Amino acid sequence: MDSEIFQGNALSAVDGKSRLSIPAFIRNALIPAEPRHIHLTVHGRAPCLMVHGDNYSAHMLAELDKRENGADPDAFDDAERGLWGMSERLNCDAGGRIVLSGLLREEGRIEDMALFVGRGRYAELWNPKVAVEVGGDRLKTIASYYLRQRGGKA
Amino acid sequence: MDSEIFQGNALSAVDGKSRLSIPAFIRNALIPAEPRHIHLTVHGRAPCLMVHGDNYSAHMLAELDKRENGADPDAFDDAERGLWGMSERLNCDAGGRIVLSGLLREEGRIEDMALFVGRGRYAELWNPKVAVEVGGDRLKTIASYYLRQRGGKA
DNA sequence: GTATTTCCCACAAAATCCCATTAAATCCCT
DNA sequence: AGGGATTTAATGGGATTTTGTGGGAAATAC
Repeated sequence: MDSEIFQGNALSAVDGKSRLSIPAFIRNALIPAEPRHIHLTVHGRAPCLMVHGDNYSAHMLAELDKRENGADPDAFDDAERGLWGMSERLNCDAGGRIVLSGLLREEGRIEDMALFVGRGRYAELWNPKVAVEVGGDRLKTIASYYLRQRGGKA
Repeated sequence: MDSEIFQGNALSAVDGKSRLSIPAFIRNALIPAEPRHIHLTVHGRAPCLMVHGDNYSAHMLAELDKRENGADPDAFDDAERGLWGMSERLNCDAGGRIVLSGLLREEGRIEDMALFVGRGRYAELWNPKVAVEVGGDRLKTIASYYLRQRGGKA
């Protein structure tokens, strides 16, 4: 199955109600259902969020289950709390938007703009300012491009 | 069948009558019946309670039954007392609330706030202050977020 | 009769839905 | 291949509904 492959990039605004448009390259990659389901998860290594569909979500859970009776039960518990307790499954409204919760917004350091970056089976969601600070060459290139575009307009 | 999956988090107040609002992400996950039934159980490993529906309750009992003729009869007896004697099946009132018993409240170390953390087939109920003390990274992040929110307002 | 528990109603804040408007792609027809 | 027309996508704002929480009245226990 080839479903849910995320390739591309886009910048969306986060409005006063914490609403965020899901760009077309993400929405069209999701398995077609009404409404579409978007998963938001914390990205352990980098200061950004992960965005994906039901498909990759199932994959993450399967990976976690393999650790269930592992050496460190406390680490397993916390990982499970991250996956079930901190992540969200949201449905896009008619206009293709979701609302960010305060916790995830803080965790992903998202302010008034959000940058989507495809990573294949999932995508990343960055604050573009943070991305230029901590990112590598490629990420910096993407983020600074949008900051120039958008910064110039406003 | 994906019934009774708990994903998300929320903080509720415990009022002077020991009443506690069941957050929407829990209530909507329960099998639809009027009134809704909430199970509260002690969580062996961590200083918190377990929250779930009829579904997972049946699962726990089945797990216990497998141990019935095991190596340690005394341990089995006490586990069964925990499951049948210490846990409660409560119905939500019209406003979506339950009342906490004194025993479980003490056992879960719940004071005037209660933090719900999804764990898939069940959810955890923490005193947020205890959660920041003993929790891992993820749990600490969730609990401290709400303590900042609520602490700042009051 | 007093104290506790349960039920019911009410209010305020927050989340959700819906519609309108703008901007940007895409199509289509010479 | 150009240029207008049509569709899709992105975002803003208002109205409606849900949710969380407080308090009082009725019922139950002591």
